[in-house]
Amino acid sequence: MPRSFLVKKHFNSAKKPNYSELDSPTVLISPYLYKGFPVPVIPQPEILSSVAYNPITVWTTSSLPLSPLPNDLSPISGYPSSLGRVSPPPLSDTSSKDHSGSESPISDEDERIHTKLTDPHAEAEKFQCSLCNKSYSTYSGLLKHKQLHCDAQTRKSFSCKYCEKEYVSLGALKMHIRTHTLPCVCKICGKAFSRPWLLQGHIRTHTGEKPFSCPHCSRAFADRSNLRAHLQTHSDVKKYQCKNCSKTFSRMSLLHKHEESGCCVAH
DNA sequence: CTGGGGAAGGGGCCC
DNA sequence: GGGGCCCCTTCCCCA
Repeated sequence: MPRSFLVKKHFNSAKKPNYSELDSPTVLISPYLYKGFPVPVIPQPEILSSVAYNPITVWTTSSLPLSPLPNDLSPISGYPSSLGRVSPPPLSDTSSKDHSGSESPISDEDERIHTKLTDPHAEAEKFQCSLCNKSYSTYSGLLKHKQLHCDAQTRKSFSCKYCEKEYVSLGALKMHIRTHTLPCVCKICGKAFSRPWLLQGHIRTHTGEKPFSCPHCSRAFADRSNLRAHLQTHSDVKKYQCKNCSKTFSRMSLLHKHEESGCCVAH
């Protein structure tokens, strides 16, 4: 994921963009949350189990999926779900939900069309798109067509007024706009964040709270992802592998560094 | 130079 | 629809 869009830090107010016209209210976290506690008790993740970082599959840059990595394609067997995330539903379920919100991508009209047509000539292709009249022999074929073409062309597009990004849902756009408005402000240092939980993570840098402990050494981390990266250092076979020299790395960035240093071009 | 830690970002999913 | 949480990724810094 490119970081070109990452929100700049605005410690210097002179450099801070003028978001005063924005309508999102600023959220100020009470200082009681900083020192008064109770700091929310974050249950120790199941990562503490010995299977948490058992490396099995190794990614190379050529085999890496585009981000984000789906849970079911996790390079480490049993790894993500062991970190407390519920396993995702089967792909057949997500395909119809992820791209069209909670509504079914097939309208009532489509449902009628889906019923078996009486015309014997239409027997072979009985699923017809209500938008372009293109016919498909299978329901999944029609579904795929609608998601990739017709629906994408006809559904509303929500554009960000601060940048050129577009979203298919208003909710996604609103979430994105927060990255411009930065409504969550740290009362200690004044740094602003797009979401409350980002601020909470930032507050840990002030409090020193590190709820994520490594089961194999004494280290603890404030961020779960950093613990996950750390766990790789305990593994003999790292998660990311150079496709040329087979050397493995604990982080993709290290693999990229390695490749950019000339290993891959030398062969 | 390399590897690792710290911090922070966005999008997606679930409730 | 919004909040909370998760995962992945990236950048910076340091040993």
